Amino acid sequence: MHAAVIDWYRRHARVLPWRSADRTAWAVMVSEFMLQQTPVGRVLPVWEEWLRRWPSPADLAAEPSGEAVRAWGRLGYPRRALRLHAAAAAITERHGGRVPDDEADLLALPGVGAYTAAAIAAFAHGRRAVVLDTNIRRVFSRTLQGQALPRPSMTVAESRLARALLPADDADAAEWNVAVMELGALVCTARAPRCDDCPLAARCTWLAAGRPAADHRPPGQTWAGTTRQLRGAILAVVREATEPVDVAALLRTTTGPVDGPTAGSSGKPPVRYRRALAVLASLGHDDDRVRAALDGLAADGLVQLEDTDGVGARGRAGNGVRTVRLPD
DNA sequence: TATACGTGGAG
DNA sequence: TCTCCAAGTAT
Repeated sequence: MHAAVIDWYRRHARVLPWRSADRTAWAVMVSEFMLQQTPVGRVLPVWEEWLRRWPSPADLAAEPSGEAVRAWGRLGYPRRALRLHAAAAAITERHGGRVPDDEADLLALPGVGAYTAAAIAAFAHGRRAVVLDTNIRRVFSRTLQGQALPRPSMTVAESRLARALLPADDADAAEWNVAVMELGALVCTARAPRCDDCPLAARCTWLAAGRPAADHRPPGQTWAGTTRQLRGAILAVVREATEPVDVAALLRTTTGPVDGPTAGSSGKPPVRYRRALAVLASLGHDDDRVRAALDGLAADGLVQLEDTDGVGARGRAGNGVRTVRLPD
């Protein structure tokens, strides 16, 4: 199994900048944060710009967290930007500016969970670590258990299995991890697996069984009308704005014509805000809901609310809060 | 353990 | 169109 997968990987692996020989541990760490729940294609340009601007953890830590949120752009889950910024600060303070190679140290960093800690140890430092992401879980689920998809939550058995399959040598283990992950990403995909091109086809339990359908259905995330959509729309406006956004004007967009908070001297909102403003207009008819979303964003540290005196508001949005902007 | 948390491309 | 889903983490 090892030989088949690693041989396939050496011939078919994508050329990705965070896999280049001259990459830094920081570059790998940034990629791991960005790749959480986000496709490679969308990460690429943001990652390039991020590393150009902040080549080391200390460079990022020296900036306001709001700059991280802005540079995160439209990657999604912007709290990751905040956590990466906080992790960079922790690395600068506690680890002399070097990305730790110890899994326990990595796990202690904001935004670093079991997967990311193992991935950084393995891919940035060549350490032997049990890397278990959705791709690897799916490959094991099919080839070894005959199941189309792994269970929604990780099981102890899975973790034990992955550890048992891990090559003893550090370098071999690191390559095995990335190879299985790549196989899951390119061939053993969730929707339409390309079993004809799979190096494990001859020994795949699931394929032998005739590719039975999954016995359970993933939760399925709703989107339209959710707080998440509202948060996204608000943040899209704030992220692009060069000035603090007036909250009253933001609320007006929920009932009136789309103008105000982002309107320039022309009186017309920039085209890139149109979509977000349309969302606000369609969803936000309840001002309390918009305020609640603002409070949530502020509680997460993604935005900063200010009152008339320009002092950061600790209370609820709406109690004298006038503007919203990215945090310092 | 179940939920919340963004975004946009693919089928 | 519309549903599914992508290198998860925190609570």
